[in-house]
Amino acid sequence: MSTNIEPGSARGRGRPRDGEADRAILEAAAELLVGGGYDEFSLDRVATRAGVARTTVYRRYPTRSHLVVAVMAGLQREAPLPDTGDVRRDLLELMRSMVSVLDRPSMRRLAGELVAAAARDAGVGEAARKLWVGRRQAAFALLLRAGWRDPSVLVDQLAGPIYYRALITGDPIDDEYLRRLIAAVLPGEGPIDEGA
Amino acid sequence: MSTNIEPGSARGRGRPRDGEADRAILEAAAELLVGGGYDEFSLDRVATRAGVARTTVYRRYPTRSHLVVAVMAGLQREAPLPDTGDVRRDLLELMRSMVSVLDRPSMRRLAGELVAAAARDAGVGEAARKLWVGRRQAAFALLLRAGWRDPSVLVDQLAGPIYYRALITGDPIDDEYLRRLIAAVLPGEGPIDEGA
DNA sequence: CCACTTTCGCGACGGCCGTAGCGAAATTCC
DNA sequence: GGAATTTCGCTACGGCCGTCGCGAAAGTGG
Repeated sequence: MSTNIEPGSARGRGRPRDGEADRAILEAAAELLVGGGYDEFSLDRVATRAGVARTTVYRRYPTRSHLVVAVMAGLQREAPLPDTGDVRRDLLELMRSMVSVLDRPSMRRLAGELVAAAARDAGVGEAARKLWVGRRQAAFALLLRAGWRDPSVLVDQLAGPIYYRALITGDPIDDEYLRRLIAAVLPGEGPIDEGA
Repeated sequence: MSTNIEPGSARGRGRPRDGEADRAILEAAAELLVGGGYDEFSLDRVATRAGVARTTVYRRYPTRSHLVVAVMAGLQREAPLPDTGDVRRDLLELMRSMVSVLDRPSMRRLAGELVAAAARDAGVGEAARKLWVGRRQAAFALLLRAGWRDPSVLVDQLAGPIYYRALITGDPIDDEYLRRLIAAVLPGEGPIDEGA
């Protein structure tokens, strides 16, 4: 019993993990989390929907939170990165995609759940950071590579207010707000060029 | 049954609420939350420690989360506001006090719990915002009243990165970082005057 | 004094989480 | 082929949350 998340890793001696179960669990969890909302998501329901015993889920994810992290990572994997060469424009696009996720109440609830889980359990925090935050951070940093000093602080100044509004103050986040954030952080002049 | 939090409100016709119970519950909850950490905090323990039946707690706080909010609000109430007249210096002090709270793992866990609860239940979110975030927001805005344009965005740019680092990326927050945030947001020149 | 209303403590319930133990199945090593 | 190992499904457990119903206590209004 290793509670390993990687699907095809460590083919040991005993009976192999049912790969189909891996897939079915993640799919069922994603459906329940994204579609149904928070209260629909119980390990019992996930297991039933996946056609699997509850213990089979626990063998893969030691905690409900770990499963949530895995689902988020799966959803995240599908998002492409904007890269038109125009830093401001790409940043705006990246922030828009963040907001579009956090705008959905079900996803906002999910993110909140994840924050709590990360604060509660260091392992979950590590996993969440690597899978969920890491990509965004890297994306931001990549966009800012072109000579802006102190990219890490810049990233915080762009992403921080978004999470702050979405998860803490609850204030709405519109496009104008995003532009203002970018303008405040990148002291270039003129509006953002949206392309033709 | 009104599940009212205000202690002395609405003295109706029936048996009055036991004010001592109000106090004992909050005290027990605060002790368990701040001292013991997250796993020590169960309504059962709170009730037992307060010398009260569990239903008596539920009559005051419809949810565990509401109780957490009330405790946070109580802790918050004790923090004074810096006001030396020097905007940058006062802001730094205010942000320091935020960080000093979020630095304690038990409080960080508590804040995460609160974020999740707020995202889950609109009522909790409202209460948390009014009691926990509201004061900070007001404090920031007050400090920024002196002619800085768009205080609300400025507040987000100061508080957002702090919560972002503390609750999401987990990066450490030192004094240098806070100064950099302030410097980025308030484009004044020179270091912050700490006084003699 | 008596009805009425509200709180209190108590006990019980259903639902969920995470753990543990069991026999059976699947696969590898010898 | 046989032993060892691992997974699978199942059942059960303790702990917690939030709800409900009960009789008793403590007030208010007539």
